[in-house]
Amino acid sequence: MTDTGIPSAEPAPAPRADGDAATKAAVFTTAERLFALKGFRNVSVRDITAEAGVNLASVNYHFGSKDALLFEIFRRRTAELNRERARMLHEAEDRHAGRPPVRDILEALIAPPLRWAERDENRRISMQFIIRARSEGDESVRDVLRSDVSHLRRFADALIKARSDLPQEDIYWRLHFVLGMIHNNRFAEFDRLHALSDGQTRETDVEGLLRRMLDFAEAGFLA
Amino acid sequence: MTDTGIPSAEPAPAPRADGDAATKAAVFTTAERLFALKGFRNVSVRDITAEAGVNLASVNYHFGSKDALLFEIFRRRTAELNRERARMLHEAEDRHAGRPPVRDILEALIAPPLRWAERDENRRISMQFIIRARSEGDESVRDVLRSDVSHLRRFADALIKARSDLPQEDIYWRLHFVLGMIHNNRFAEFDRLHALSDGQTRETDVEGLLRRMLDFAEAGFLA
DNA sequence: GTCTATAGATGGATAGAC
DNA sequence: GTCTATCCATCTATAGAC
Repeated sequence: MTDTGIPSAEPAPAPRADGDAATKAAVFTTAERLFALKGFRNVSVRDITAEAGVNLASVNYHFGSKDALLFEIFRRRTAELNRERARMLHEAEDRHAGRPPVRDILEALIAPPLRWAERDENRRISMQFIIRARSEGDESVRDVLRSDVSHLRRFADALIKARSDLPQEDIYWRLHFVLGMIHNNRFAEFDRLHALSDGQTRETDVEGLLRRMLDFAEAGFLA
Repeated sequence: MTDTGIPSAEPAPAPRADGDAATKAAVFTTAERLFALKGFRNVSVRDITAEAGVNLASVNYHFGSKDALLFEIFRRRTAELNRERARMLHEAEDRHAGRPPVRDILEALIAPPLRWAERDENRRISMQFIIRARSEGDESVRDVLRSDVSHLRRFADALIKARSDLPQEDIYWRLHFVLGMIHNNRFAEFDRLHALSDGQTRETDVEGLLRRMLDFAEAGFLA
């Protein structure tokens, strides 16, 4: 599969006017947004193509099927996210002679998904899409999650080195807890929290939220 | 809506052979299980009635619609769960003259859903159902979640009293983190963790998991 | 109350013209 | 590559016989 005009990680979407690439990109981003907002099974191919302003047949032409479309979006976004996390972890290891402290490891895990919510609306949507697809996806998505384990292994290993006094089992569980904290950052949960706190919590303060999450998770890891 | 044979919280399912109540109960429990395992939109009324061994029309006859069925299951299960949590919080307040420490409050929040996973297979399914419905439910489910906020308020207030030195905003965020830890306890996430830890993590050790979660969350709250 | 039969709507996918 | 028209499967819900 060669590169087409689908908006990739860093640069702005290529403004080429090729019919082909433009159509594929429109399907991709529209589907991502609708899946993120409504859920996979609540969005039809007709919804996607109508809102993208492209032909009904283009989903099957460009992606093969609706399932394959979900899979391709998920694979691309998780790859982008994992790349940012791996880069931050690598930098932390460079800064600390291969043994970064717990907080720096956790920051490499937590900061990328949070900052996606801050950078622009597209990235916010991408993050919500990933969270939703994680729990709603079918077998092919679960396959990606399994390979995602190899990506998490680097974080688990770094944490095991940083807390070599603890049983590994404890490290794994605490990593599981942190991932739960991260994946709970859905729009609906923010709304609920907002209602509970009577407006005192503002998730738009991303650096503040990052600091709070790191304070909480670091304390849990040092316990 | 009068009480029918649907298995409620504590007692075993009533073994009555009434056609009516038995049919409604079979639809209820079968739907709960299938929704929990496959997701709401991935299960049809035909799937439910076929597996329950009842007539296709019984879902609409007894519950009105598929949506209403989901709603009724969700409302009942969340009410049961909230009742157990409220009871434990009340007991903790009695033990500590109205000002229980953080750990006791968190235990009232965390222990019920974890122990549901331990007691029997039906309760495990119910807990998975609740977690799934929380993220896949439609507007009516979100309504229940909103009223659920009033149930969480008691926990937020207790935590604010226990940590009156902290800004309330911090308390709310930390409560949000703990809820994320709880809701991440899905079958798929356990599988993933199991793969990552090469079998070192066993979620069947519920009291061990409860202790780990409390250690982690308490440390985060005392930070 | 139970069941069959079917209405009525919507979905994914594709054939075939251009 | 694009688009229209359409096939065919599937679904929820209900009418009506028993």
